[in-house]
Amino acid sequence: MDSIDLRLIELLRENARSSYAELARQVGLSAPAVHERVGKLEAAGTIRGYRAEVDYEALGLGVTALIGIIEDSGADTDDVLTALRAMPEVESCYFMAGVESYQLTVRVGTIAELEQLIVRVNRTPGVASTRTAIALSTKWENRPQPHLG
Amino acid sequence: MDSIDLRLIELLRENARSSYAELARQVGLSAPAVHERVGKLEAAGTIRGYRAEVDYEALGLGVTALIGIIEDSGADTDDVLTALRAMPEVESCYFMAGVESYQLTVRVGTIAELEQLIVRVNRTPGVASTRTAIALSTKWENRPQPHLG
DNA sequence: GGCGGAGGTCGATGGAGTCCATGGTGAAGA
DNA sequence: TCTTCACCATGGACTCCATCGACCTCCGCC
Repeated sequence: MDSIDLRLIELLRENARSSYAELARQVGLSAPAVHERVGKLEAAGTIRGYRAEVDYEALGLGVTALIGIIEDSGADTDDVLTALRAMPEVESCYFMAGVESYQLTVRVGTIAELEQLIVRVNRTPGVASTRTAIALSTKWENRPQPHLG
Repeated sequence: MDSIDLRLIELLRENARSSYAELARQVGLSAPAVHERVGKLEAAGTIRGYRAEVDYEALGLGVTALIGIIEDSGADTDDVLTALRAMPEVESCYFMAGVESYQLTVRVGTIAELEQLIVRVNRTPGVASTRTAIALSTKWENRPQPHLG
């Protein structure tokens, strides 16, 4: 993990479909060298995958909301997590410090679907209550952080 | 935008580095046809880009937090946004319904850096107060939602 | 029925991905 | 200081992919 690896990660966070030849040009190495470095970063788990970023509105998922969950005192955390994981609308899930044990990012098509999702989450065994905030607009998302390390 | 386009998007959300030939095999078209479809999806803005997903801990960004911002009554929203945008630690920024105008996702290396970031955000003109919640662990993040549309 | 456009396949070619042998560099130990 | 070892970049070779042009097919429309 040297500065070239960091630069490769930075480049791949900007454009994950860059060819190895292009990456090689940018970092001043040969394509095979870059290929091997990237392979090692993937094997080590430093690079976890490559994702296309989409326009959610165009895909009919124009409603983004954040849901905080307060657990029952006797809740089985694994059961709650399993139930949440089974809901495809739940895009991200963090285990938090504080009163709300989980913070979810969810995407649905309509407010009606959001309502149904909230009901489902509230009915999940182990969930005591939820607090939902709706995103009116997304200013930016998953912006790659430059100058790593 | 038909079912093949949706399938292509789904495949690219799972692995953005799939070759056109591989995508073509999966959807049962020729590689040039897939190339053209993907190009159109990019041009239309439906596909906004391709991002490598990384292990933040391995990159020294092991601390994730969510910050809610309450604006001053007389705040210039654009100024606040510009200031937030200039902070590389702010990975995502949503404009919210509710008391807290903005919800940020931030990544830093240490709690000390988080403290400094919170101070900086609080000092930003237009920001009245903030509320920070720390993610103890990330259960999952940016999970691609299957069966779109 | 003929026409035109959108969107597909096929074939060719230049370039990229990837494997392999080679050689250079730096660290550890005699 | 010299040897050895491990690691990694290089350059060549071969395969596969990206991409362009030509043509084909289906459909809606005059």
